[in-house]
Amino acid sequence: MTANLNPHISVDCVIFGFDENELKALLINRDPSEDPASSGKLKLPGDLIIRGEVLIHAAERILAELTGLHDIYLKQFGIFDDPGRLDSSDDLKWLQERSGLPVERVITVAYYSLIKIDKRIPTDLSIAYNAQWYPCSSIPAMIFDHNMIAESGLDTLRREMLTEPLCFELLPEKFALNQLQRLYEAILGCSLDNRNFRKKIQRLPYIVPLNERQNGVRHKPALLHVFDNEKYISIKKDNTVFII
Amino acid sequence: MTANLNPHISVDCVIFGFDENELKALLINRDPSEDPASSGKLKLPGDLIIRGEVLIHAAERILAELTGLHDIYLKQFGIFDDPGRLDSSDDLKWLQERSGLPVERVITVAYYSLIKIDKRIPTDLSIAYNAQWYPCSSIPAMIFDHNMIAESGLDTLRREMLTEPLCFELLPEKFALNQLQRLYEAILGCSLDNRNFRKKIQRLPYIVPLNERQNGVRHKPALLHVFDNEKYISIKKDNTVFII
DNA sequence: CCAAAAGTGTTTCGTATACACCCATGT
DNA sequence: ACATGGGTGTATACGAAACACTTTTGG
Repeated sequence: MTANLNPHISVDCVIFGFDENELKALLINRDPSEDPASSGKLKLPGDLIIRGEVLIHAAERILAELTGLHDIYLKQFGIFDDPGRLDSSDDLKWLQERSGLPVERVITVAYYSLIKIDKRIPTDLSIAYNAQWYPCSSIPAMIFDHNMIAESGLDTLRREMLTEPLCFELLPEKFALNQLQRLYEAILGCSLDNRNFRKKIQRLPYIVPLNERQNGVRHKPALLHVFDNEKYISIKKDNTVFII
Repeated sequence: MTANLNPHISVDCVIFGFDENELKALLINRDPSEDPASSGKLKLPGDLIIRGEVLIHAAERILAELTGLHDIYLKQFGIFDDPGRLDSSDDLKWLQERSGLPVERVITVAYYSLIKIDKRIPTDLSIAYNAQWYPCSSIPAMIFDHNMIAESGLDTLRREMLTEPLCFELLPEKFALNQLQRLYEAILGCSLDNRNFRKKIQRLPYIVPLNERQNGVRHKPALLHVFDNEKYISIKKDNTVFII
């Protein structure tokens, strides 16, 4: 917990989830006594890496501690290395205490993470960390340069969504086509023609319809689909790009 | 030159140039007395960062020292952080000497760089650093994990070429359309239909024909074109992706 | 029977693809 | 005059976009 940390490098995670037709990010509040929106204590989940720890493992560790989830999509998207990025914050002190070492300069490696929000995060963990989902359209102020990191992560996600099948990481295993469409609309910030969208998707051989429908909805239940990753990979080889 | 370095973080550059219809990378040989191909002393241009130095400045510094060039396209594409990446190499000793500090673990941040090979690198610099261009299709063995870094840089370039106007960073300011085509063919490793390629390019408003032709060639001289970056940026806003 | 979302086809337009010959220059 | 790469046009096929109504369920 102390001298085992590498005080030069940290990892921060921008954790995205799709909920109620909105893209949200999971932020934590280090000071539960204060109002999260105004306290300035909100931050991205993150930590110094452990000596000898590979960055991706640090990111997985942070995710697992916070959410209890493993096997989550993680993608490194940037490094934030402004030498002054930790200045003018008493959170610097916290880092010093945590590492037990003088903290001169910390560069942070940023990952974005996509989670299926239906795998509910255990409530006790959310409470322990004061974790909460905030709509990406209105992320409150955070400490350090974390707002910049979150923005950059969102930009990257928007861009990479267009060429990689990331959307399925954000949806339940079995999803309705209209759910997929609303996800695209939420992330890209535009609206899409329903008929054309469905035609395009249904042509893709790696999106396979099940013999199963939604239930418990008070309208015509949608046919469920799954994403077949093996099929996707085998097709991708020749025509490198995922287009939806 | 010594205690001023940060012994935890380095920057390595994969420098690409397009020459004689081939994509090449600029490698350096730290031991001029040996045959570069077999000595195992080849490496990517790189260095530890200076204390307090921003990563991109370190990359710019490395490029300027090696090539004498400024204002070069640089893009960070990855971090190489395997704790064992420097093991089993006597180059580790060199790093220790250079920094004057015990080197425990160095993570390296990798940039790729695109240079117009017609801006010839001053010969004295190439000699001082033993720098040499090697075709990307047959890059010799290098120290550390530098082969992996170079491969990864090439992959990234191939991918990003498809959605960003990077090609013009590799061509002379004024270029012929067929040069552009050969560049694409070299990087993508495929051949393109000449007529269709020209049609597609000529539709793009940010590729502007000049009233000027090649000279000194012993065939019909090609009309020269330039890439208008301002125009590109203004158009890009709405339809986010560069497609060729 | 009403509310709510699922699901469905056709036409039009533009871009992608395939393909073979003449042109301008230097030597 | 010839060798070398530059430059051009058309026909076909395919995917993108625009557009409005019917269907199925739960309450």
